[in-house]
Amino acid sequence: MQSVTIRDVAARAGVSVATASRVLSGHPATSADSRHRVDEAARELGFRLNAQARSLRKTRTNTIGVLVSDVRNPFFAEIAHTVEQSALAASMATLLCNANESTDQQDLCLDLLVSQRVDGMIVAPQGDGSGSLRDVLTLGMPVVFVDRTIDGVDVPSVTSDNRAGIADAARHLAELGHRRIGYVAGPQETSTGRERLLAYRDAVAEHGFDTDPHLVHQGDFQVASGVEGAELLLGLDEPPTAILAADSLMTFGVLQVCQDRGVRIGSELSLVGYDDIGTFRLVSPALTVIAHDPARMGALAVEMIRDVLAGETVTSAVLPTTLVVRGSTGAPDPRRIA
Amino acid sequence: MQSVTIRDVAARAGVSVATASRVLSGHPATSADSRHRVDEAARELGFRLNAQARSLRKTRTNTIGVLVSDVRNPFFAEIAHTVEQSALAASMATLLCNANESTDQQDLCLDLLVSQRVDGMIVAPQGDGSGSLRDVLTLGMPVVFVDRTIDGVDVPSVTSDNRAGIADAARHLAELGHRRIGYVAGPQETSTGRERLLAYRDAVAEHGFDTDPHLVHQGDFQVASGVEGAELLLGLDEPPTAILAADSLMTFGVLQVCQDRGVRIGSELSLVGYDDIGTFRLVSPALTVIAHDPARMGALAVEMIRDVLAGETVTSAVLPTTLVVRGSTGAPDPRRIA
DNA sequence: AACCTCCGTGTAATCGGTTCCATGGAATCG
DNA sequence: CGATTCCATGGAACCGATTACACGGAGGTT
Repeated sequence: MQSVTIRDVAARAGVSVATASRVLSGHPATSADSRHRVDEAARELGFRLNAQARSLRKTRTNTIGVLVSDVRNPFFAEIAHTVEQSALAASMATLLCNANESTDQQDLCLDLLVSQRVDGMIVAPQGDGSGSLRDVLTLGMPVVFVDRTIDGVDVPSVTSDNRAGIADAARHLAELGHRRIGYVAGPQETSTGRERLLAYRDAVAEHGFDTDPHLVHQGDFQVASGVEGAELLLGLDEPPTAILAADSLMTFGVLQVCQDRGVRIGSELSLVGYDDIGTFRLVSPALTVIAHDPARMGALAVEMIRDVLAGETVTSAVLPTTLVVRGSTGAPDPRRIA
Repeated sequence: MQSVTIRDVAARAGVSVATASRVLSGHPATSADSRHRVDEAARELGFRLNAQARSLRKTRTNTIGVLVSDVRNPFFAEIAHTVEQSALAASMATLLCNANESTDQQDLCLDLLVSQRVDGMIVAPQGDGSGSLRDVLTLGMPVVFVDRTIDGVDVPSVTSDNRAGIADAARHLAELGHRRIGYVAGPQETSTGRERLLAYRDAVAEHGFDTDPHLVHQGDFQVASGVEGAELLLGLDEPPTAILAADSLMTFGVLQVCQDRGVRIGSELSLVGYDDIGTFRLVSPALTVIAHDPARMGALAVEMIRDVLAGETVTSAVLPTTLVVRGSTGAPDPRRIA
């Protein structure tokens, strides 16, 4: 890993380092002659610009940090992918971190990103605005929230319309005749978890659904809590006729339990999932889901962070959700309606 | 983004920058007194070490590059996740890149990673060893291959036993009585694509399966090519009684087509997928798959790259695959056996 | 011919850390 | 008690780029 520096290039080209630097970074004030000679020399020596040195001098690293909770979640994988691609198109690198739904690890990651002096961050945040997140913001670090926000923290964000999503799903279930609807909630440390739960509660009130507190299971956006929730809900003396799960991983968990117990989805039990993961089309019956658009979210987030970096003011965006009705929802099981 | 530098800290603590640096980077030759004062000053000023500056001086960036083909592929998402977590545990950052199964983009990413002076790279490579990959290696950059390798390129790798995986699956199908087996192959630009196809051919010879060349569809590890392959295979005058797909995304494609056409998997058609994605358990019937262990792969890759960086010699690892038999494979449809 | 622009170029300072080397005081030893 | 060792410390060079500033030559104007 010996390094060819710009000095070597300059020497070989017979020019000063200043000229070499100007040529290599596309500065206009260079003659055709030196441009040619420097390019040639750089090629011959296999010169690779040292981004560390450049970053130190300029105060831009051309790198953005991406903090999501877990790339193994297809929703965040999609976001991470589009963010990386959009950034690459602007020849920026992306530093990826997973917080694993843990505030401690989120802090760890944020500290890492600050120390790496990323130009900006795209964050799916968690917790209240305390800890490293507060530090990051008071530092003046450009941040854009994606998918989630934090109450009282004024940061541009691109989210989706969680309340509308749940409301649509609830209306759909109401129209089918359901009155007793189980809900596997997301962690209340996240804005999405909170908003969706609130929307569920509103729907319960609006449609006059059963208000039995046992119908809500507090999960954590992980598969295991979906399993747990499903077992509890299905184990109730009077089980729900439909279940709504607040994210894709918990939906998987619910599906798994239904599979294992031989619960026939669509007839015995209606199920609505959150996030339109490709595989939700493939299970049978295909899943009715509240879909949103992580790719668009990611792309928009990059656009926003670039705008912030360019000094422009940006406004938050709330993307619509769509209810995709498939076979997993149907009229409630007549035996259960009583 | 004004910056508190180590000079500010030193001034406030009433020591020299040398001492401040020693304290902040844990150098032993420091007195308890200055340790206390420097730590205090750093805390009060909110000092954040500038990793760029440090990297410039040391010749380590404490960053590793991760180049996979697509994080939206659950297999690579798992690898990316474990790599990131293992790296974080060693307080290293990870620069993530997606090559999208394109050699051009792979080159772009490699150039980016070199310019960022990552300490080492974990790469799921593609193509022959030409282009930027050759440059990277001649540069002396520590590289570990993961999942895939490149013929004639001597780089430590952690892969899985592709041939055994396919062989097991083929034997399983043979035992069930299948003789005509469709194969949706991976891109021949990847070692996994090649090895698995070779193993399929070997199995055809060994078990005396039909050798009709139409039974092999050349795919590219993407969902769309699985769809294409399934349509072609199922559209044959004499369709196969079983299909083997060389990765999870193509398996999704095949599943999708079967779903759409109402093909009953497990009876009308047996299906074996590659990679044990969580959702393959959930489709019904659950999918028989060739499973391997991306988490272990990722963790091992990090271990290996750290060993390489520590100057130790490392040896490549080949992890075993397991055939997980579920409901998607059964005896061939009697009507088709003729 | 004298003057002014304009433009390409080189010198050197700079970014924010790390580390070699010299120094001086305290502790240890003969 | 003088010599030696040890150790914390500070000064300054250094990593590899960028860029402010000064300079000199070519070309244009009056």
